[in-house]
Amino acid sequence: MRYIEGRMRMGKRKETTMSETPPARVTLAEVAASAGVSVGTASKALNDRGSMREETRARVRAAAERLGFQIDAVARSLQTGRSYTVGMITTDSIGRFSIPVMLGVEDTLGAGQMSVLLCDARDDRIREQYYLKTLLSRRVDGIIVTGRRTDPRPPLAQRPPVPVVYAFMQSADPEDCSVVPDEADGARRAVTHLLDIGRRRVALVAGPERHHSARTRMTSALDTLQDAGSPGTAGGDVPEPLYGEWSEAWGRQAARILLRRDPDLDAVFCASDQIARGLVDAMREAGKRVPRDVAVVGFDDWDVMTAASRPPLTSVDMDLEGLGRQAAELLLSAIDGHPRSGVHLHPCRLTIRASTAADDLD
Amino acid sequence: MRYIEGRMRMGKRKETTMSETPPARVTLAEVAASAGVSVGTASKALNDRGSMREETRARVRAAAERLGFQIDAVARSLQTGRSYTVGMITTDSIGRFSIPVMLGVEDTLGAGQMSVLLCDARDDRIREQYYLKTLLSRRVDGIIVTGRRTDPRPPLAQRPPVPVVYAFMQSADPEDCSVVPDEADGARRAVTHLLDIGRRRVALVAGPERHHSARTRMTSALDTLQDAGSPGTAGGDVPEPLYGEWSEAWGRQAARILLRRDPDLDAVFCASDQIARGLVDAMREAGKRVPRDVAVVGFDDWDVMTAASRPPLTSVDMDLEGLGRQAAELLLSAIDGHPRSGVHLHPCRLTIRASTAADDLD
DNA sequence: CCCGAGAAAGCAAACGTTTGCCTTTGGCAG
DNA sequence: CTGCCAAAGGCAAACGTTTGCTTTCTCGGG
Repeated sequence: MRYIEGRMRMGKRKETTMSETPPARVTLAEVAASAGVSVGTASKALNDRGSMREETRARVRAAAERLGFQIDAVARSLQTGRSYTVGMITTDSIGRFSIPVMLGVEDTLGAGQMSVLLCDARDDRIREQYYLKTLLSRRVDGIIVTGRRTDPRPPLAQRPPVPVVYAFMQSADPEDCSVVPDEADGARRAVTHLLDIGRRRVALVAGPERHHSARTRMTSALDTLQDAGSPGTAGGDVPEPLYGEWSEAWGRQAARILLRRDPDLDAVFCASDQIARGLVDAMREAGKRVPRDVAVVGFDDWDVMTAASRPPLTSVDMDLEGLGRQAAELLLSAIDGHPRSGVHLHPCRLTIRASTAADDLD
Repeated sequence: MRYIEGRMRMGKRKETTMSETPPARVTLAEVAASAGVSVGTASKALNDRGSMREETRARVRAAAERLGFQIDAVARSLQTGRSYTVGMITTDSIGRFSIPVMLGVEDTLGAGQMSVLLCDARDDRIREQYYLKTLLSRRVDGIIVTGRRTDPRPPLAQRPPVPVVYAFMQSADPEDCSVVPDEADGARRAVTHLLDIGRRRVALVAGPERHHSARTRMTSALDTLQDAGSPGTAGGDVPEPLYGEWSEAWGRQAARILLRRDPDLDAVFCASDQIARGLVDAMREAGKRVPRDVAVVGFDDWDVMTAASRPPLTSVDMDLEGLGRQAAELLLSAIDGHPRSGVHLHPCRLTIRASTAADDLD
């Protein structure tokens, strides 16, 4: 009945050309019949279970192939209790950072034959609750929570009966499994690189001090400078980081402040590419040559910014796609019964471009 | 058995704190028992079917509430043949344009109680095929195809037995249902706006000529100028559009070309915000004031570009989220048996900012 | 020749709903 | 009091798999 209805709908949809084969769903029973075995045997044959003559297995496989058998995942889920589906909840609206994470997640999950249910909670705990319920109702095998990076977030309200991995963002409960970028590592790489190419008066510019990321990156940068015994900007001391916003405008403003404070500075580490790009623009307009006079490193490795900047920006890449992949792997492993809780730090990479080009040194 | 296993896994996962309630799945049978009715009646009660005393219905509802009953979507799907799930295939890797579309889709679908299965085909027809198969295997009720906008794409290989809507991109088969931005409309709005604020020498800059979008936008802009009887740049004639790339660098280069060609031009319509931003930068560096000397309109309304530009850019907004919503609505309606095939044009909006500020006119 | 051990294949229950049909019940008219 | 009807609710099949158990073969050894 329902099926008929479905086909009528199809028919109505394309009443002009009725040539294509009616997409009849072929079931395991038909395959079995065609191969001359029972349904159970057919199932076992296709799933490589049970024991049977190789010839039989092949016969079933051939029949399945011939009939274009596509297993009904719904029926299988009902029986096995596994849906081969995971839910991905983005707490904020899907943003610039969530996307590569999602891509990575989708990539390894897809390779593992799992599908991803997308839920955009839009920073709304009510929506989040609602989505959590529908995900569980759909019997997902696991859940990945991602979203804008801020301070650790409270864990999912009603602790779900399936594994959960927090990606990019971090659960406040240390027992939960979270994967976050090792921002301290990234900042360290950036500053080390500046020192490596011979810079000694390194200034630091970040976004809002209340942002966890801004503080983490600055702290690590300072530590690295200190460890290296760098004199910093203010004669022998390490420089005071400048906190502001995550905007190009702030980068431009910061450039003016820095040049006033220490006209001889020879490098700046910025906590975002937008800041770095603004800063580079302002430096150029102030007559400073980048990288010859001032080398600049950004953070995020956001192609739009790094490429459009003049010169292109050296930047710290958080490898968000890799992070997403790692999160997915952790989830798969938890689903398989091997949970590995705790906070996992995902290392950063440094992508070197013209704004710190060594061959442009004096 | 499986359940037991599941719980053991849970136990292992948090062997420290075993306080939380074992998340036992409560079935309709338990609800029915608790309400003192049969399973069938319980089902009907919760779904507002059949006929029964209101008191009975209430009793069942209460029981469901009390026990925290969550329907098993898998079992329901198996029975009804509907999964309340749609697949979303992004042909290219999820990009800047797909995202708002996806958000819109997810939004209205989520409101309609449907979930979204995310598939990233990465410009690979093989992957696309694979995903299509798994989606059908999961019995999705419909499919949305989205991705980078280029020329109309060939329809999905094996025409699926469920409705398909192409969003943002367009199927080559006009019988298919596609929703695309009305770029001609957008260009018209942009140029009309420039004329409205009194500009008469309007230049046009676009991306690669081989790009469908570039051509459409330029053609429409030219038409609008012609209709208005504008003299254009070259004394009485309409201006020749400049084709190049979708980059800021090209925008800067175009600015130089334009100024050489007609130093007195008073407006530029750029086919992307990146081009516009580069152009604005170069104009400023060439001593032209924006918008007083030259008014500039971009395309895409990409906040990163429009906001960071000095001054902020007036731009054409394709309302991709709205487009996604429309696509989802068309899909829902097709699923309900009311397909509306053909190409649907989604109108653009113009967001006016300082780069065309009227109060800055002479 | 018989028995027993595997191997091969079949059987049927189970997964948790929905739904068409049947039975029961109660009310009311004749 | 009987009969009839509608309303209320129960029954059981069906959806398409998976899987433990049983049955049927096939051999080889005693």
